[in-house]
Amino acid sequence: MKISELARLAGSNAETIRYYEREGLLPKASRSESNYRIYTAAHLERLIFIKHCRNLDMTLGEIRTLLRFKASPEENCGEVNRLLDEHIEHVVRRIGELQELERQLRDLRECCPDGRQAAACGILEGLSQPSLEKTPGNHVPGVHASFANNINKS
Amino acid sequence: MKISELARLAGSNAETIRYYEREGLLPKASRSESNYRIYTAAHLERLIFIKHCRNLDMTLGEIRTLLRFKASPEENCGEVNRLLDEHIEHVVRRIGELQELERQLRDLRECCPDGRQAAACGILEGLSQPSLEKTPGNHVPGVHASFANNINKS
DNA sequence: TTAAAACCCTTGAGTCGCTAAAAGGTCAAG
DNA sequence: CTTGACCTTTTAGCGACTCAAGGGTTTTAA
Repeated sequence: MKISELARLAGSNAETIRYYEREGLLPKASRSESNYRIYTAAHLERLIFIKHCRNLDMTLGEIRTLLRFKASPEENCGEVNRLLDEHIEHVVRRIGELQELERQLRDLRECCPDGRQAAACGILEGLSQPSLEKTPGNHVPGVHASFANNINKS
Repeated sequence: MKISELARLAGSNAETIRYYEREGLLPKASRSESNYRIYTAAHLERLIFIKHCRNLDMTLGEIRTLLRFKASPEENCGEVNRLLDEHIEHVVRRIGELQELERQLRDLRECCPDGRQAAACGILEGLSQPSLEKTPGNHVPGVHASFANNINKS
């Protein structure tokens, strides 16, 4: 099959597939006489695997690791477990951060009943105040640009 | 004051400050004879405002909007409220998504007791399965690359 | 048969919010 | 007078795509 059919079957998109090939996540496809990429069921299977991992918000690096373990079945899967445990930990930490963030945003929103002028806006005032302390933590990202977006668009 | 003092006072960093100037979030600083940027208390205040907003994970675009409203106090702050409401909604949606994600990851982790070979790894098997449905939603991002990082490093 | 539409290719640039490196100029202390 | 800390600009890198330009090919329909 050609690239757009593969994309359709995997619920993905052609540019992303070419990108994965460049990144070494998908093996290079064979080519037709006219230099079109030709894919097999094995490619589809692998692409779906990658998609599942992305739906679980894994990085391409993590997915590469998983693919290596899939390719060498003699190895112990403790590494796979470890990777997943770490990933779960990131997600849990991020949830905590976002809950704290939500609390702060709602506090801020309370400051300003509707219909005031910006000069008297409690929100702008609140954001100028030297409070709003930092929270600790590392690795696990933002609120915009989304996992949800990825899922919808693919 | 010079750029590194401003950075120190705001708990920010010099490169970020230059970046904000390029992006039009901070007004251009005046220059010394030797072409060094010279800042005033007003710059510091504005930078702190921006930092608070970033701590709340707002995009630079959203912050630009808030700064516009700060600059024109005659306008009604309904827009500010709306922006914040939307932002809260993003955060709430993202929390829900991550909770669902955590559930899926834990399910997956259950599949594979430690010490198996990759050939029999329930996780790799699980990721190959055609289940793992999409969830709806848009705008609000990933698990890696983090808000927490931003906060710590700045 | 032919012309338009739909597909394919590569390369390069853009997204976001920084961060860092390279290569140089300025300034204060020892 | 040299060392080192600071400042400047320009440029490229991160992750995971996404899109546009500028071409070639294949399919469809008039």
